[in-house]
Parts: sequence; C-alpha cells; structure tokens
Amino acid sequence: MADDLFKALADPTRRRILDELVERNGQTLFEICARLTTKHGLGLSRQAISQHLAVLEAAGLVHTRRQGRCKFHDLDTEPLEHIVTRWLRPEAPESTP
Amino acid sequence: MADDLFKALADPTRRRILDELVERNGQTLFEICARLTTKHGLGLSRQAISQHLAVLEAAGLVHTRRQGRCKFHDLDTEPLEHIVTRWLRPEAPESTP
DNA sequence: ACCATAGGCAAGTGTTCGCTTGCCTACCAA
DNA sequence: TTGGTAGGCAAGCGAACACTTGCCTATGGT
Repeated sequence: MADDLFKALADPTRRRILDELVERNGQTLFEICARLTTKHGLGLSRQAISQHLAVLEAAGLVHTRRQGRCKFHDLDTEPLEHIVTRWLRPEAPESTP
Repeated sequence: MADDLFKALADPTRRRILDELVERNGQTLFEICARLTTKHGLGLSRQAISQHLAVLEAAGLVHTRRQGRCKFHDLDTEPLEHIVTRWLRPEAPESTP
C-alpha cells in the first residue's frame, strides 16, 4: 500500500510529472509529454510517460477520467499527507532553535 | 538532493529502520539489526542493514556519532517536512466535499 | 469508407538495486 | 599481547526498474 506510493515518488521523472500536474491539472498524456520535452528537455518516448502515469495512478497520486478518445489525468495529493506523519511523532517539538 | 531522499524512502526495509529509530533514537547497528530480526522477522545480514543506514545517512534522514567503537544513529525528520510541500500548493483548498 | 489522432499491450535491453560473502580495521578487556 | 566485539570495504549475483520498439485498439473528422 505505502509501497506503491514511495516507489512512485522514487523516480525523478515521475516527480516532474507531479510538478506539471500541480501547475496544470487534468492534462492528457500528449500534453504532459510535450511539456516535459519542451520545458525540461527530457527526451522521453510517449510510452515511457504512459508507464510513469500508470505507476502514479497505482499509487493513488493520479486519477484518470476518459472523455472520448482523450484521457485526462488529475492530481491527488491526499496520499502525500500520510507519508510524513508516519515518522513525525507528536512529541517531537523540541524548541527548534 | 531530493533524489537521495526519495530513493532512501523507496525501500520498505529502510522505512522499517526509520520506524525503529522513531521508537528508540540513537541505536547502534547491532541494536537495529537485532530488533529488525526479532520484531519483524527480517532475516537480513549485518551488512545489509549497514548499507541501508548509509543510504539513509546520505539522504540526511539519519545522523551518526561515534563513541569509542560504537556508532549511534539518530533520526532526523527535517528532510521529510519539505517533500510534501513541494506538491501541496497553498491555493489548493477547494471545499473538499 | 478513409485516415489521423489518442492511447494501450507486450517483448526485449541495459542499468540500478538489494543482498550476500569474505576479508580487513579500530577499540576494549583479560 | 591475545581474543572478542563493533563496524567497514569491495566484489559478485539475481531481481527489479526505466526505457525503447513494434504492433494493435478506439474515437473523431472529412
């Protein structure tokens, strides 16, 4: 469960994709593909991005909705909220100088 | 920089080690080794844990201090605080039904 | 009907990762 | 000084991962 989440975040390209979705939610595969190549100079194939999106969806970070022949990808940051609280115990505040 | 952090969190054994350090800070390698085998039933060698601790230290999640022939491992949750805020944009609250 | 667009499936490949095994160094006590 | 304890270095191996290539399925426009 948490395994998929952390594994999804482990790859820098997938984190870039999350960045893109934060900036503009509901993008299609081709949109993401284009923005990654133009803005970040990543020369990745369409399939590579598609597989990354599948990993992100398995982790619950991205939800998809089909509409005709287009598939839009929506970011879901909810899983992210839990991953940190696992190690941030409540009794931690130690006066942080 | 962030790469080391996410890569460190990608492995379930390393996350277990963080759990152990939350429960009891400043453990030695042998202590962590023993607790992982007894409590979680992980049959891992000493080197395996040592290498995991090196990865955690490279990520800044664990700091070490030597004292004689013992090396104590201290948890540092500070890097964790930044990883979520990367994607949690401030303008996100959209009435969450 | 035709063709272009948007995406999916599956096999193959090179690299990275996790782990083991074997030997070596530093510290402490008898 | 000898022996035991705590840890480190490095080579090697199998599995998982990221990415490519090639072909295939739908949907939409003309």
